[in-house]
Amino acid sequence: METALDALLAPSGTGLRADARRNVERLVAAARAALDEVGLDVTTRDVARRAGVGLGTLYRRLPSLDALLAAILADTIDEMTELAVRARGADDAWTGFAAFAEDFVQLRASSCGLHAALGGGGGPEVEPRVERLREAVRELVRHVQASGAIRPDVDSQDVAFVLATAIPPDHTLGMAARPDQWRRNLAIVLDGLRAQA
Amino acid sequence: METALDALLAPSGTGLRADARRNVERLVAAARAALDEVGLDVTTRDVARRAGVGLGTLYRRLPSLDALLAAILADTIDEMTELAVRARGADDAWTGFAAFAEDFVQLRASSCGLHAALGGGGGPEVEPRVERLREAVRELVRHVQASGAIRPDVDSQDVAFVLATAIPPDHTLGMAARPDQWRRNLAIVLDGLRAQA
Amino acid sequence: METALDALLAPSGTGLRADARRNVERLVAAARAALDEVGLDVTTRDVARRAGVGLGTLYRRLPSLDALLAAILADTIDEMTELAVRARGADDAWTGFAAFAEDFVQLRASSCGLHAALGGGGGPEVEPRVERLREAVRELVRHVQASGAIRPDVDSQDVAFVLATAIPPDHTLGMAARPDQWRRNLAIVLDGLRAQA
Amino acid sequence: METALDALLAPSGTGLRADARRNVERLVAAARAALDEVGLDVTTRDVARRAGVGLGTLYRRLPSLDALLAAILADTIDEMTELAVRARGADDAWTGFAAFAEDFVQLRASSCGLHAALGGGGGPEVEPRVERLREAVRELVRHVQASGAIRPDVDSQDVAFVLATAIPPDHTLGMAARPDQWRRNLAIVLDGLRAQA
DNA sequence: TATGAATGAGTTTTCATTCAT
DNA sequence: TATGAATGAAAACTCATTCAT
Repeated sequence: METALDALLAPSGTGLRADARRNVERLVAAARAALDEVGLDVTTRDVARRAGVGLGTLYRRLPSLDALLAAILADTIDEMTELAVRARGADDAWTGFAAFAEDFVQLRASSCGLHAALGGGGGPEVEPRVERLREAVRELVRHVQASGAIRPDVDSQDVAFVLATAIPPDHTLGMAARPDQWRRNLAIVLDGLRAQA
Repeated sequence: METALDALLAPSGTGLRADARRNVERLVAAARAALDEVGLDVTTRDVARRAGVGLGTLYRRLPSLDALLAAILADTIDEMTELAVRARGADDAWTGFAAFAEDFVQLRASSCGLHAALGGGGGPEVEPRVERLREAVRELVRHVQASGAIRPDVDSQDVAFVLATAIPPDHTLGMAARPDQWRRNLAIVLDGLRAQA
Repeated sequence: METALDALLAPSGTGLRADARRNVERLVAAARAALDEVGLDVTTRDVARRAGVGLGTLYRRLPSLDALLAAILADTIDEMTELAVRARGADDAWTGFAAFAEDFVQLRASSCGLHAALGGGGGPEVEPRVERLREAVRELVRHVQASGAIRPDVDSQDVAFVLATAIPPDHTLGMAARPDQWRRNLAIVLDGLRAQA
Repeated sequence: METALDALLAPSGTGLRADARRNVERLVAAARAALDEVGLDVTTRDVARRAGVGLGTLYRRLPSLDALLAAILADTIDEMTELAVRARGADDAWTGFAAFAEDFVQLRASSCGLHAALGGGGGPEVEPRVERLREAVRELVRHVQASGAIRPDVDSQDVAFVLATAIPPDHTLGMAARPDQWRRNLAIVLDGLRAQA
């Protein structure tokens, strides 16, 4: 499947010289890192500096920084959708669901930018992808619930909202998150979702 | 107890004309709403527009928008601390804890701005208050755990991070949150925190 | 002669109540003081505060603060002109000239605002008055020179420029001006202007 | 000696592109002109317009307009100090002093901005330099007075204040200064300072 | 009438985007 | 082609002036 990034970079991506291709890759990596660390209000200068290229190079390869961020978010959402679809094929329904939840979190689902994108502020690029993800999560939850592993009194929307907030921030109440804080958080949430044995 | 907002507005708040008082109240309400919806990087123009006043009015009453936001956040944090302290006095430890969690969520604990403030971006006004809240939550969790109501394998930091993320956004995956979505979310999380019967 | 201030205040000055008249006088005095201490960029709020009245009162009595400052400057210039004219009637030409120079300085001729006004930035209100002052100074210098008291190699323009800069600032090179610094300054300048005995 | 301007522009001044260097020079020249004509409260927009560059260019090269103005004033003051020190080495004390006075004036000592800076409104950058200048002038005057060339009844403070005001404005009383007006002014003042032969 | 609250144009500064080198 | 210099729209904040109380 063509990714949003492919589509974004296609115009200049066909017969790209080696150094040019390297610059594009650096820019994408720098934008991902900046998105995680700084959030959506990262500056173009910051991304260019992280990539080790000039501002002009950024604009030669990309229509705008916002377009790049949107493409990154879009692809992350597509990846989540793919995970949700695959999770339905797991031998054990609950194990598959729990693995999906872990992957979802590891995709840094609640990174500042993605959180906003999932919440509806993603623009025309991400909107349809969010819808596909919603349907995939809905199907997954139906599937797992049919197996009796998820409490019957929660629905796919509950699961979506619980997962949407399941990733802890780096700091809260002045405490730094442990490296495995997200896993501890998720364990609690999954325990709350699981049907009583 | 004098609140941070009282302290901020005190200089001009004593013998205020009716229209002036109304504008101050509108500004505070507008800033609260903007904090929830937009977060800490809301603009002065946005707050003034929401309040239905001019830019100058905002600055007549307030040293700066940041000062107002900090005062609002500080008071919200103080309120949370107060709730945590009171929760320890409940007859049933778990009931008291669950009530605290509900109140915490209803204070819109995960509003964009408060989220950042609790995460450490609150400035000198809120920092010490965050510490007091952390201690109050720690004490509350110790108390509830001593009663055996919370799973023994979670600690106060886990609780803090779980609560910090317990409030669902207005929208996710293109779905609007139901009016009671926060309560449904919380029920799942609390179930995950509660010790097995 | 009707002064610029009279003209400015005439519309509201006819049948003014005692308290209203007192407020006008206070405003004029406050503006004079502020002009001396702060200069032309004094604020309306400052003048109103010094006068002990509200901002509304200032605007009820005056078209604008700038108009008041211009009127004050205009009257000061007129007063200088009057002094120059009278100086020509002195028994001793040099004594009359020196006395004029002292009065000129004591009118705080180089106060920030007046300096600018004399230099040409005074607007349509002061321009013609500056011309009258120039002619009066020119006549005075011709008169004194005819008596042989002023060096023959200086002309009225030289005198004007020397006097325009003859008033020392409050501070220079980190030193505070003595109370009689202006008199010491002037003595040196006058010595330079006087014909050798 | 490294000047304050060098220090200010050093970070970006080393390997500057031709157009960038030209813009920096234009900005410095524009700021100098604006300081002379308008004074310390010149606007960034005015300086940028005079330099023929955009607002952003000003901020790319400079931390702030105030920093540039302070550096310009600081360097001018340092130059004056240097002149005062050198003047003490002249063969003839009075000739050296008169030459210093001419140079002092040619440095546009009474330009609106420098006037304010010497008067104490220069900020932390210029304050210590003003003190050095004061000491240099004091030493120079002592030296010249020891030679008997300056009237014994004036002291270094008198000289400072006289020189501080010795430069005529471009216009006064509606008359434009002649090109050599400053020299005519200074001649009168020096005559007033010189001891009788 | 007197007050000072409200307004918004203007100022400093930042940053996405374009363009000369 | 890559660079970073230049631009100007946008944001916080001030202050002259108007207007409700």
